[in-house]
Amino acid sequence: MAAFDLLGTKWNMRILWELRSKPLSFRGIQNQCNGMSPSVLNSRIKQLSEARLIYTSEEGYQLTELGYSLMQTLDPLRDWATSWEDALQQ
Amino acid sequence: MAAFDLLGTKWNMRILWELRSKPLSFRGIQNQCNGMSPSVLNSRIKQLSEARLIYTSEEGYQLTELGYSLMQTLDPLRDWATSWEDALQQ
DNA sequence: TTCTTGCGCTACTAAATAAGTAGCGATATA
DNA sequence: TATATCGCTACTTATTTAGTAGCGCAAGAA
Repeated sequence: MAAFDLLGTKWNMRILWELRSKPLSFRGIQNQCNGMSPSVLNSRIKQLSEARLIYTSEEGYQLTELGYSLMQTLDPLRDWATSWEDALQQ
Repeated sequence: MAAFDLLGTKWNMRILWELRSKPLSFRGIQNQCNGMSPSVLNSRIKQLSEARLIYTSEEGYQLTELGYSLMQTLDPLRDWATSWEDALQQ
């Protein structure tokens, strides 16, 4: 699956995740993502744009329909992550 | 989410994916994953073992219950990936 | 016993990717 | 005009991944 290349690249999944609720500016994404370097963010934006998962709007970077649909399929991951973290702590 | 660190690291998601259907040996994983280097695979195995997503058995490396549950939550991703690839080709 | 074969895995170097920092040009606001 | 913030580029350093060789071990064949 080519999706592994995309999602397995550092920051990509995280960026999409942060754009779930609202559009963010370039520096807005940086702040959410613990100050990731602008050079990397820049290349991720290009990558995710070419993959048609995000686009540039007046309000900032934003998920496309495809991007939203991906986030929906990844939605159960949030619950899984918390139960996984619980399991690890025992 | 700490899950992003794990899944956003190259090969991790792919390895789990390959172990979905059957256990695989060290070199079995390498073959499935397009000959990934043994040094990287070795560190991934440690990482995924500590995360309690895989374990070592007689038949080879294998998913734990946690690992299976993750693969189940990621299952809709397969369908999404195909429709995404379709969308990209237009 | 010796020889071969395949295994998990280590050790090492080279290449690619990410982090970190400074700052430019454009736009908006005071 | 001065100040501030923005998206983004350019660069160096650090970390991660690729690539290759081969060790020690176990099992099977001769």
